[in-house]
Amino acid sequence: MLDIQALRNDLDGVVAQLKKRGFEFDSETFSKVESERKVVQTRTQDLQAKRNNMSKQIGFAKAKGEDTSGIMAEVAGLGEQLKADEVRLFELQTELQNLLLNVPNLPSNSVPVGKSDEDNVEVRKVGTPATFDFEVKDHTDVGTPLGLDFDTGIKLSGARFTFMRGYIAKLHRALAQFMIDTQTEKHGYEECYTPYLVNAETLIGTGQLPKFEADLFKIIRFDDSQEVALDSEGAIKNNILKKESLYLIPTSEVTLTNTMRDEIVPLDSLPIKLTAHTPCFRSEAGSHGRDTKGMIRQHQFDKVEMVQIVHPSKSYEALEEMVGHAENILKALELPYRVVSLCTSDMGFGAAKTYDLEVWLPAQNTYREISSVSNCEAFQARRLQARFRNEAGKTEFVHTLNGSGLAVGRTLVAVLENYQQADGSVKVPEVLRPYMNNLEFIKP
RNA sequence: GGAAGAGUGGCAGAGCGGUUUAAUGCUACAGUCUUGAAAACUGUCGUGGGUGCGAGCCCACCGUGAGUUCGAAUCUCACCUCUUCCGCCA
Repeated sequence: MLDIQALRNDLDGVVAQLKKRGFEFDSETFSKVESERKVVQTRTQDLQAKRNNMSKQIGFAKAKGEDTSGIMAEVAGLGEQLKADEVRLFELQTELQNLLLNVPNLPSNSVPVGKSDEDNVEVRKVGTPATFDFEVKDHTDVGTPLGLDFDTGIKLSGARFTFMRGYIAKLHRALAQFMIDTQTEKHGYEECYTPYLVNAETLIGTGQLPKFEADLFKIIRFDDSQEVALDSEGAIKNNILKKESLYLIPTSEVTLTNTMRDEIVPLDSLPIKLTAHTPCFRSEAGSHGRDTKGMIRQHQFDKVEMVQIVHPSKSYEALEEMVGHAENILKALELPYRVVSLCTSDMGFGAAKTYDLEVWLPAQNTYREISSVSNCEAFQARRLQARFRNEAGKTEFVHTLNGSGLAVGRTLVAVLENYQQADGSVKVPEVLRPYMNNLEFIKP
């Protein structure tokens, strides 16, 4: 959420910043609602003060046994106007809130301005793609004989679900283990185990709701003391939905960052560094037709996530550090990659600045996203009311950062493609062998 | 899933329709005293918002949301969470 003070003080500047990322802010509606809010709020509070005062006088008078009918009549006259103002004020504040919840973060000044992913800027390229003296296969062709079982995934759940068997399943687990061990032991993150189902408030806190509900899987809960009833069109009747619905997390950024919700932490507890290995669930509405083959784009995938909660003056330092933490995984696995600074219109909703890590996929002859590391500055902290007590003892919003370290499924894809052998086997990367009974090759 | 009880400031805990500006204690911070520390004493000590150049003034918040009332921490209803017991289960 943007700082409403920034909108009040420098509306044009904010609008211009948002335009860079292709977002048209409705400043006309904002100004209209905001100016009415100001009038109504002031008037409401004046009336409340008057009422409080008179009610107190009634109390005094009654205690002394005096007649209160005169003043009671006077305060009764306030009632209707006050009620109307209170209702209107609530409406206006809700409207402003909804308006703000749907506005993305302001891009940092260091972010390249652009219109699409073609305007992203490559920062550095690390490692040299290997040359193969045989025809390279993509990960589906390499993986299928080794236990990557797309057919069973489709049978059980449908498109974009994968089943893994044998050494492929083990390699997948080894990757996740190696990643989380590295993040905890080498980079100082605290390992966490988190819920996979969360309530709406949690998702509002990190910015997935209210705008991106279509990208999420939602669990609807019924009050089982009532029969499930359908209306004439077969839809479930609203009145029997009593319990709060839950959502599957699209990333553990959600649960890790929300640990800070409604917290005020002491200065010396920063930075807070958390990591978790969880499945992630994405409905990916609108992605039909893209990456349909293989396991690049799945409804369910595993990810090791890094989250940092930092002092505002340290967040850009932390961003570079976290990119390094993600890079270290790729370096250890000896996978060629490049670092890209996303342009203004390619960044996610809550990000002020984002670096993507793209891994080399020889079959596609290109680099593909495998990690995304973002500084959200105070955007999430404002929604979360996540604060610390600063040097002067005042509360101040923290800055939040998150990044994948890494996406496990896509890393498996990269290993299968980059480590494939002419005979159809896959060489196990050195660092994973301790997790794989020192196995050197996965063979059909 | 069933039954009973409980949610008040950093913590403990009183208040159960109107002299409540939410008592009191503890912790914390500042000061006095002291060679220094402790003790004692004095003071400060929730969050968010509105308004004003500002000192300030004002509003809201006692788990959450509705309601009753001139007035709600206090009464009513719904929900959430926690505790204890029973049942079931990994």
